[in-house]
Amino acid sequence: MKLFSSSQQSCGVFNSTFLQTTKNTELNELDALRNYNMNQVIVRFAPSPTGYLHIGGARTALYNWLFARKHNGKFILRIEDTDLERSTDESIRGILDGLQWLGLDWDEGPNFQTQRLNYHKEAAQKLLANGSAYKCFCTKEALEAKRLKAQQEKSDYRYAGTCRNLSPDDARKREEQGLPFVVRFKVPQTGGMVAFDDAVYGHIEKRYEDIEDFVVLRSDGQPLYVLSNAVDDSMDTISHVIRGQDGIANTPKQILMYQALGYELPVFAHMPLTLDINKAKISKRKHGDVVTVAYYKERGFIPWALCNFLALLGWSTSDDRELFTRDELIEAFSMEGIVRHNSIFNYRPGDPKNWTDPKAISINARYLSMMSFEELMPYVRKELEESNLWDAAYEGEKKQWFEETVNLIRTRLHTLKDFSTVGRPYFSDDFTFEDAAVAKNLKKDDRVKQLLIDTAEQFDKLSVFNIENAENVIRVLAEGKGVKPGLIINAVRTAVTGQSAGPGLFEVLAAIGKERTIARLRKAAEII
RNA sequence: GGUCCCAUCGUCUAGUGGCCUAGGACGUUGGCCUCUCACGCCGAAAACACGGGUUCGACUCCCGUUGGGACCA
Repeated sequence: MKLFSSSQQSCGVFNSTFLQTTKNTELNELDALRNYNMNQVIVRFAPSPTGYLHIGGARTALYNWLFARKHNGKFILRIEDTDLERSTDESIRGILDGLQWLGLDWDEGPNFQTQRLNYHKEAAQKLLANGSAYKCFCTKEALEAKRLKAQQEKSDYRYAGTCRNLSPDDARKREEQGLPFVVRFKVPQTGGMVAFDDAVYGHIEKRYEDIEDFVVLRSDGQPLYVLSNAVDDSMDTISHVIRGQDGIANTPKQILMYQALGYELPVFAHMPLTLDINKAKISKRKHGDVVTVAYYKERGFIPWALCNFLALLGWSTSDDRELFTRDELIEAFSMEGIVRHNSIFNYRPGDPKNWTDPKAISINARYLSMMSFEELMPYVRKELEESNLWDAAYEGEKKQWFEETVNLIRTRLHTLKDFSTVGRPYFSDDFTFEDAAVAKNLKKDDRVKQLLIDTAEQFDKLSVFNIENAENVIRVLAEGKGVKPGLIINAVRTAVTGQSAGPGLFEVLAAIGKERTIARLRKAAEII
C-alpha cells in the first residue's frame, strides 16, 4: 500500500516558481489520452528488439510480471524500436518467443515506441512552449572541442548553457538562417535538487547543478530515450517503473520532465544488475548463447525453473525458501526483498558439467525430480518426440510403464535433454555404450562373458519377470558361481544400458522388460 | 573526469545494535545408505573489504579509505 503513495509525496522539485510555470500549461491532446487510475498497478517491460531475450531482460520482465500479477495489475509489453534498422519482425519475434516460453504473459501490447513518435515530438514542443526547454544551435564540433579541452584540463565538462541565454531575437534569426538545432531541457539553476524515493534504493537526491541541460530532441527531430520513455510511461499510465539500476541516473532528468509536462510521477523501483564473474555486463557478444533465454529452452530447461532461478538473482525472502511455484512466487514477491547490490551470474566458460550457473542447473534438476508426473509429462513427451523416441502408446496402453520409468530415472537427471540421452536405453534399443563403462564392467573380468550368457538363460526360464525375481536370479547365480553379486550386477547394467551408473539395477531390468533384457545380455556377450 | 549507487563464505543470499563463537542454498568435500550413480540423511572447509568514530555493546548507525558497478559524455 505504501508503495503507491510514498514517492508521490516526496518526489519533488524543491522550487515553487518552477512548478508553477509548468503546472499551469494547458491540457492538450496528449493529456487527454491519459486516464489516471493510480490505484491500479500498471507496469511494463520495454526491451529493444535485439532478436533474442537476454536473461537480464527476462529477469526485469519477470519482476514486472510478478508485481503486476501480485497486485492484479496490468503488464504491458512495449518494444522500444527507435533504432529502426534493427527492428525487424525477426528481431521482435525473438523477444516475444522468449517471454512466451517463460510463461510471462502480457496484458497489453506489444506496443511500439515508434508509433508514438508524434507524441514524443509534441512533448518536446510543449517543453519549448512552456519555457522548460530551448533550442540549442551549438554545433557538434564546437561542443566536442570543448569537451576535449575539458578532458585535457581534467576539469568537469558540462554544457555551458550558451544557447540558454540566447535572446529570443537571436534564436529566431538563427532559425531563419536554417541553422540546425537540438532541443535542450532547461534544468533549474536555483540551487535546489530533485529527490525521489526509490522503492528499492530508498531516498535518492540529485542537485540541479549536477544535471546539465540535456538534449531531448536531436537536430534531425528524433526524440531521445529520456524523453520518449517518459512520454510513453506517462501515456500508458505506468504506476511503477521497475527497471534495471542503469536507469537510476536518468531518473532525476525524467522526473524533471514529468513535472515540466505536468505528468504525475510513477513509483520508481530500480533493480540491481546481473554481471558476469568479472563484474562486467553480461552480453551475447562476450558470453555467447548462455545469456539468452532461447538457449535454456534448447538445453532442456523447464521454463518455470529458469524463472525461479532468475527470481533468486537479486531477490529473496527472509526465510530459507528457494523453490516456488508460480502462485507461490507471486504471493511471496515484494519490492522489499530486492537487494541493492548487483549479483553475479556464476557462469564459468569451459565447464561442460556446469554449462551455466550451477544453481540454475540444480534448480532445474530439483524441478525435474519434484514436479508431478502430469506436469512433467508434456515436457518429456516433447523431448522424446524431438529425438524420435516417442511412442503414442506412452499415453495409451503403456502409460503406466512410461510413468514408472520416468519416475525411475528423473531424480538423477539435470535437464530434459537427459531423457533422450541418459534415458535413451529405456525408450530405444539403439543406444551407445560408454567406453569407460565397457572397460570397467564388461572387459575387466574374463568371467563376465559367460556370466552374462548364464544370466540370460536363467532370466529366460522366469515366467514372472519382476524386480524380486530378477534380483533373486542374479544373487543365486553369483552364489553358485562363487562371484560377488556386484560383478554380475554391474556387468548387466552396462550390457543393458551401456552405462555404469543409473537406478537400482533390478528396477532397471523390470523397466526394460524380459525380452529386451535377454536380447541385450546376449548381444553384449557376443561383442565382448 | 563528474554524479549516483553498492560492498557478508567461490556464487546466490539471511541478518536491520545484544538472539552472531554470522544462518540457509548451490558448488567443493568427508561419511551413511548401497550393485553403480543420483536422491535422501549426517558432517567439514569456506565470508562480515579496511580504518576511524558513536555506543556498555557493532555485520548492523555515522565518517573516511579502498574496491566494484551505473549514468553522463
